[in-house]
Amino acid sequence: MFEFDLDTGRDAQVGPRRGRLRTPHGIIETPVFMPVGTQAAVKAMTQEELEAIGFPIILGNTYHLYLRPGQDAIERAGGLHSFMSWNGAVLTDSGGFQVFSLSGLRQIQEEGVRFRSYLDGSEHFFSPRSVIQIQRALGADIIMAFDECAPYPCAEEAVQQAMDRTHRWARECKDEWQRGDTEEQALFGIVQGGFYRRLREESADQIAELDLPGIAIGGVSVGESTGESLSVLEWTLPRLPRNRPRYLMGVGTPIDLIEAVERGVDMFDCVLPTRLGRNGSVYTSRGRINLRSLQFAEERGPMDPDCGCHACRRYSAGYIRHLYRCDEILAARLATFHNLFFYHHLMKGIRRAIEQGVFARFKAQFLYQYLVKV
RNA sequence: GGGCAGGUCGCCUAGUUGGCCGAGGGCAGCUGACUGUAAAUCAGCCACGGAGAAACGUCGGUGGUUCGAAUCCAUCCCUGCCCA
Repeated sequence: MFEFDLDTGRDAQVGPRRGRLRTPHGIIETPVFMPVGTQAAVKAMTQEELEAIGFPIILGNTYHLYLRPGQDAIERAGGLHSFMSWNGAVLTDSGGFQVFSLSGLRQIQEEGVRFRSYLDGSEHFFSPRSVIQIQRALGADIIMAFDECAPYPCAEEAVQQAMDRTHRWARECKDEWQRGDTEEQALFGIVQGGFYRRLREESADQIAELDLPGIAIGGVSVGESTGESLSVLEWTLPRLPRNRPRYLMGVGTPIDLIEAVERGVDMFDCVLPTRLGRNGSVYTSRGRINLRSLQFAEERGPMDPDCGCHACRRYSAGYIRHLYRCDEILAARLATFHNLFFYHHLMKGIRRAIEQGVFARFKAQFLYQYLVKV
């Protein structure tokens, strides 16, 4: 049920790859961007809107859905797809990122992580096995191993500890995963190792050795520079099996995506398009703009003159700026829709460019317009 | 005409046993940040003059009391309510 095919005739070990991922809920053309729907909702979007844009897969989050409504409730509702009425594929993150983002509310132990709920203060323990069990109940097509995402910056010794623990946890996750239906759900391992070459290489080797259906690169987008995250890719990707999808977690900006695809990444997720949309920023072919800015008050044209999304076809930037100033929900909705459309459109362009063997030219053209704002 | 309550930096408001107040808070406004979502959030700026830091003047006006006034006194102006 779960397969990954790469277009043949190209050296796909390094360099941009064009492929497709078969899941129980549809085929995903790669490279792909997956919107983040932490609490079984991509913030400000309806499932119809996500379908209209064309996303084949979205994310959910184990930690958040465990806290509310709980995996049992979702299981009783027939699983995440049925619960949220999403016919496409779903990938659930394991809660490993919450080890990083909720660092003030948790305690790491060898056996797992003790979290204090930000909702009501109650205590909860997550182990590699329990995280897989929760994800089994949620029923996502792709589930993630429980990992420890180290902060940035972080001393090598501490990163190594987190990485070693991530490897041990990955083996436990695999073991627990194999007790379920491995055809219905694909488990991805996660490479860690911070920004140390030696650790990243070791982690890539260790995770690759588990021979899981997919491999993610975690521990990036934690505050480091773009150069540092690209280094991680260059150390890691050449050591990963060619025939497994590579998922760069939490990345990124449009430029990040292009740079990562160029180095051989197949899958991405990031909150930027949705969060920025809610906070007043939108992506355009000529760079990112802050819609709340006075300069758009009288703008009669669309947010992005080169965009064909519903929001840009119908509403002016000046109108949407007005909606932001009035705190109208519609502002967040239109901007989020636009940003997601922008990302989806970007990925389509990337895929076509790879198919036609013109990725380098595509990149140059995109960057020129995006950065120079011609 | 009489009585009462008030006039604070765009708006609302704190401050009235005088010094810690050129003055706090909220809103509005401007700018920026956001990368496996505790985020429709957060941060900075925000009276005027001045290029601007400092200094300086300005809390309805004017004049007093005082070492010192948004705070006390006098007077004028204005606003709201009540009585004629």
